[in-house]
Amino acid sequence: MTTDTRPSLLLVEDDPILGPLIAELLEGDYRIRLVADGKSGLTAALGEPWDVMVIDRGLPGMDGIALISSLRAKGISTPVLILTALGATDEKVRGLDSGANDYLTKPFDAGELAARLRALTRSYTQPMVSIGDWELNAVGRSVRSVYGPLVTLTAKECELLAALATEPERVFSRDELIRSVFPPTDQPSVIDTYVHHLRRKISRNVIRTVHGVGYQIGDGHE
Amino acid sequence: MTTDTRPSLLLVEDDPILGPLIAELLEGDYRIRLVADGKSGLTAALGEPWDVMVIDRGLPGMDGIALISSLRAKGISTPVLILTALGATDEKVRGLDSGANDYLTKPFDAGELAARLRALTRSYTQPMVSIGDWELNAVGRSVRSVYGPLVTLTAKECELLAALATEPERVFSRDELIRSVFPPTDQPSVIDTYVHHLRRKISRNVIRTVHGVGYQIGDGHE
DNA sequence: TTCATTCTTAAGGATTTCTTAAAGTCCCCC
DNA sequence: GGGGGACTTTAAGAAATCCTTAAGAATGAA
Repeated sequence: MTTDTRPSLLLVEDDPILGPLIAELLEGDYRIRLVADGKSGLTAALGEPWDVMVIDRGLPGMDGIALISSLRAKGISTPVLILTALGATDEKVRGLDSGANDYLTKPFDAGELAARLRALTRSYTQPMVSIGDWELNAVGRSVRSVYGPLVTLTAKECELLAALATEPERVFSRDELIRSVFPPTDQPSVIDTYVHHLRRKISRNVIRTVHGVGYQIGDGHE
Repeated sequence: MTTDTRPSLLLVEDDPILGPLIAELLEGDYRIRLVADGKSGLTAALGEPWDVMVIDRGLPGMDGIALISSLRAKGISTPVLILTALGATDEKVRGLDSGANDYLTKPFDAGELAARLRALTRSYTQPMVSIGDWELNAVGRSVRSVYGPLVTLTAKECELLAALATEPERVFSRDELIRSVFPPTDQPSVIDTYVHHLRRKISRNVIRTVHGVGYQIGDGHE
């Protein structure tokens, strides 16, 4: 069994021609889900974690900008590219200020869309990530506290810790973590086990439990 | 004494007219350092941390793209916007794939540049609700006072506090609070218990009792 | 292949949180 | 100042969630 490592992309586009066309263009590089109206977009965006979203500006049911604002208000920070026919500057400003990360006007070039999406999904996995008093070496799969001994991690332990460390303070649900670390078949409780493993190897206070929600990497002020 | 909280911006632009012009445009929102060639840009970029960089494509000494590639190779993940006269698609693709996060072609609109920079520097920390000297993280279920330690809340405590914080100063009746926080079966007196829990965890003055009416979040002048 | 490590699953025990209740304290009005 | 209602505090059982352990399966190395 080979896991599909393509990033997931949520495409919200109501144009019955353009939607499938974009989906086809990007199919090789992304796992795409196409929905055609704002409400479905919101449901899909909230329902599962996505690596990136492409959202049309003018949508039936719920405007693209309202959709993005709504997502951001809920703390969803997935990169979003707005696609639109409106090229006026103040439209762009409004789109970007609603929480979008990039803004592309139709007609657009397929190559540029692809490149902008790559820029949005690119992850700068740094060799060293600092987590409070700890330093994670993602390549060497090891952590060490300041002046402490080197602690080696297994692949999953390391991925889980790295995932949490990408956004300190942010609370990740088990489902989110599963999605980025484990195959989708697994049950959310795997996360608990690995959190336990990490806490046993590292200090107990690095990973904080948010009861009923998930886990987060604290800021050490506890 | 007020600390300068503006983000820092490194501007690498060799045009003697455009460089200072952009610097002036953005001066209100960023602490700007302007350098005029690629080598100086690299030195400045490596020398200290920046919140965002604006880099001209065609630079004397070292090409803008080479500069970005070099930064990325060194693990520097600062958001970068490329500014250039080259608008061809494959130029954009090359620019973005070199590690830039956004690409803007000259002539550009000042408003759009500003909006794109806001999009790059925006931080997606989970939404915080400020309550006098306190900050509530509704997702993480935690509050902290300025410079104080993190205080963790339970789900109900957090919901109750968040409900009160939606409209500071306004006095909420117990029935109102029950309706928005607890199942309708509960008795109004649950609120009292949770107010007590909150007051024990947080400062005693945050939630004010209005005798015979309900509770409100005070204005901190007590 | 064989062994050691890692991954995955499952389940009981431990902990946290919720809810209710009742006694104690305070405040307002008479 | 006293009476009565409103608020505060404490406590404890019930429910939900999480932690820990362990053992079998899968994986990778020798």
